[in-house]
Amino acid sequence: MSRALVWLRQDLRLADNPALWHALQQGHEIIPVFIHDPTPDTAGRLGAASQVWLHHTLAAMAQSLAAMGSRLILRRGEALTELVQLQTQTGAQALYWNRCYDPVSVARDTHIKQVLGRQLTVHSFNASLLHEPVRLLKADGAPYRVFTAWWKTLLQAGLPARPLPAPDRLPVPAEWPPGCTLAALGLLPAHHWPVGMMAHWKAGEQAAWQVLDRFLEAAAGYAVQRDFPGQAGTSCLSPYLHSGSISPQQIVAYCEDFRNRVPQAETGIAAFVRELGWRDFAAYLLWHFPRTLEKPLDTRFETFPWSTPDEYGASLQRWQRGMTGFPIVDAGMRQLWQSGWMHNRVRMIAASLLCKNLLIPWQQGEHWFRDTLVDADLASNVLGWQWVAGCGADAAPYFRIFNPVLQAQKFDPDGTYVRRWVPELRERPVSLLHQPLGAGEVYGAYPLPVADLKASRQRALACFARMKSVR
DNA sequence: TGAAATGTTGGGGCG
DNA sequence: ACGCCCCAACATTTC
Repeated sequence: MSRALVWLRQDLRLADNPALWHALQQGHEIIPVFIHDPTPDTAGRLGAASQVWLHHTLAAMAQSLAAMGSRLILRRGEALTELVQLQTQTGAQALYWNRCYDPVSVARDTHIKQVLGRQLTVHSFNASLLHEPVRLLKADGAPYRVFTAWWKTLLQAGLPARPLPAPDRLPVPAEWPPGCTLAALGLLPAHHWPVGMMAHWKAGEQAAWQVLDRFLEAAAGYAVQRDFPGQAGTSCLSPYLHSGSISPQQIVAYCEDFRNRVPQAETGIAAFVRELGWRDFAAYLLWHFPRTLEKPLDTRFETFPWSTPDEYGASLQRWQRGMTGFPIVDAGMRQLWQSGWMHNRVRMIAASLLCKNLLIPWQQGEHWFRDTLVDADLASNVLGWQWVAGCGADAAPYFRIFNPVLQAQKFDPDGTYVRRWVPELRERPVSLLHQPLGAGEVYGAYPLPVADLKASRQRALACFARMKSVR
């Protein structure tokens, strides 16, 4: 009987896994493999929180495979080297994987396909996007830069076919190749914050479906509720999507079934599916414009007068630690540090403060989020930050500057969210809760504001206006 | 997926 | 009764 390596990456699920499914259809014995490349400093490097998430997702995946009498072979090293070894050790004739779309993975996979293609047949599939980036182009052949136009075209092309079911059996090889333990992958850091972070989460394919079910119960109110960080109005599916514990195809199909049963959820579901669209759009843009990983899509921004590390050093640290003196921002930054996640509305407010009021380069915020977000998706993160900074696709206009006090009053009117994450301010009256402290006001060690909103806003507007007038 | 500045309108207090 | 002013409430423009 022939043998196939199924190289799992960001598709850690049994159901709707085309690589696994097609390997099975060919009648191969299946050897599921995960390879962790610990090489530091690659451009698409996983953040610390995402590594912890990956650790727990792998544990769940290994358990699911074990329950079917199979195994998950774990290896630590450079992907090509490990795959070559595995091929020798197993005599596999075929290699299956689901595609990744970030520039670093694309380069790696292209190379691997070239080299390994001489020894075995390589099959790859789309398992993480509603549509592959290469297909959707404007009439003139250029990639879209505006979400709505792109989304319209995607919807016309049609949403993907029904997802694949989970296999009901997995033929195993007579002998397994060697692998290492999960702990030996080294995904958990030495210090213990992940314990606190993971108290907020349960990883894995099964958990993903529980989260989706919970979300759908309240989906009818999604379009409105999602803007209020004090309420559990968002799906919280992003980390599961990132590890591939669930696929967007599965979510869309499941939502469609739900909408047919519960017609009043129509609006909420449509808004939610559109958000899934943004995730796809982010991958699309990064695929077509790989340089935007570190550089602004709008090239005018290459000369933008961001402040220098010498100037912003202390402010950046205060922002990271949730000590800016703007309660809604600090609540968000602390939620991020403690739980590995931040409500999307608050992400925008916190990001706006960094890029606009503090004039700190968006890359600094992007790096911090990438390192601390349990759902850190390279493409989505870069798109979001460039959107806020005003230099990305379909970007917020440069003059759109969030006022963290007004935003908080509007979206956290009763102060639930701020009080949850900024305990120093719990006793402060709601009427003042979202205001920065005035001189002489003392609430524990809560700091005075890191910037003057009015003056910093004026400064940002002047910088952006000047940039716009050049060229 | 803003906010602030500026403009307009209309009701009510008051001489 | 009338005009004037004030200003909230809303609309429009500008950054």
